[in-house]
Amino acid sequence: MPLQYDFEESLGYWLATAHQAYMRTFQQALAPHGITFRQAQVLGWLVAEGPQSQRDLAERMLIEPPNLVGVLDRMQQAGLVERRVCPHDRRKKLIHLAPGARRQWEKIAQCGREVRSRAVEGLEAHERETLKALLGRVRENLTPTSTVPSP
Amino acid sequence: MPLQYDFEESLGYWLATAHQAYMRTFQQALAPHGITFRQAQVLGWLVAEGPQSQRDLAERMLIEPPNLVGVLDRMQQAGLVERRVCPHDRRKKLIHLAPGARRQWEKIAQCGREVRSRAVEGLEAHERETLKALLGRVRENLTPTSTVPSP
DNA sequence: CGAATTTCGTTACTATGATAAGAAAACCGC
DNA sequence: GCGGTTTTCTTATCATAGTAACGAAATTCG
Repeated sequence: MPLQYDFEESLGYWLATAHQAYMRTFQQALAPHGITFRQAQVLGWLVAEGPQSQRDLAERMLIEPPNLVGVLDRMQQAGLVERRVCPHDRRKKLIHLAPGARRQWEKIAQCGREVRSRAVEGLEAHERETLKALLGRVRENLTPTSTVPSP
Repeated sequence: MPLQYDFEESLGYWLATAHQAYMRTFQQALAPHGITFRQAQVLGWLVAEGPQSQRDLAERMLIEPPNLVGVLDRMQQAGLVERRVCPHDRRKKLIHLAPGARRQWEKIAQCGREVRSRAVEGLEAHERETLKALLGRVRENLTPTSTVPSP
């Protein structure tokens, strides 16, 4: 039977199940606060890096710009962010944190820390580092390293 | 600034980026064959485990049953699977591979093997095993281990 | 300077995702 | 056996995802 595919042997299987467990846990922790994962991620990047364009935000979130439009629409509606036209480049709209956002962010960050510490429970410090390093190498292997040949 | 959250330190960040890279690569490999990841996954489980109910299939795919309805609708339309009422339990509909599916599956499995081997390029065998083991432990930590107390 | 090109946000369309609710069939206890 | 409960698939609604295409603004370049 050459059609067989050994799921359990494939790295993809372990990556997918671990990631799925992590995301489900995080989203369920977020839900009581009436916020979704993507909304939390927007707030996180704005807190970390300050106001920025939708293009930059989408790039950091690893999604395509069109996906951000709806997320920001809902967040703006909820009073979490503001869209302000960039003074230097009127094509861009800089996303700013709205007054209500910082209070929400502290709760979100708390959820994130709880999920993370639960995820690495029982892992030695060196094991955590190994895991992150190996994941980094996998990502490197799969990331098209700017196939632009230097001229 | 107590609001900061160290993304790069969080396991979630590395898990998300590695998984995202893996999935994007796989989906782009699948795209030329006119098939999506979820469709490939359905075929894979049917090949591996034989005809089964939508509930079982959804559980294996780690999604909720309603999500499977649309996926199967499109696959049935494309002649990849069939829905047959279970003879023993008329609530269930067993999903079978349709004639055209096995030919498609070989191409999909080939894509899967290519992406996998590219993902683990440069990793020693023991590193691959370590990675899978650590991912397994993370998943275990986050999986609510059937909170049913044995009576 | 002015036309061609590029960039940015948005819209349109399709495919997943999650939860809630509904209809039909099977199960279960008394 | 019969009524309440559970299971299975489905529908409805909302929130992401991806690609393609479009208008407006900025940049490039002849």
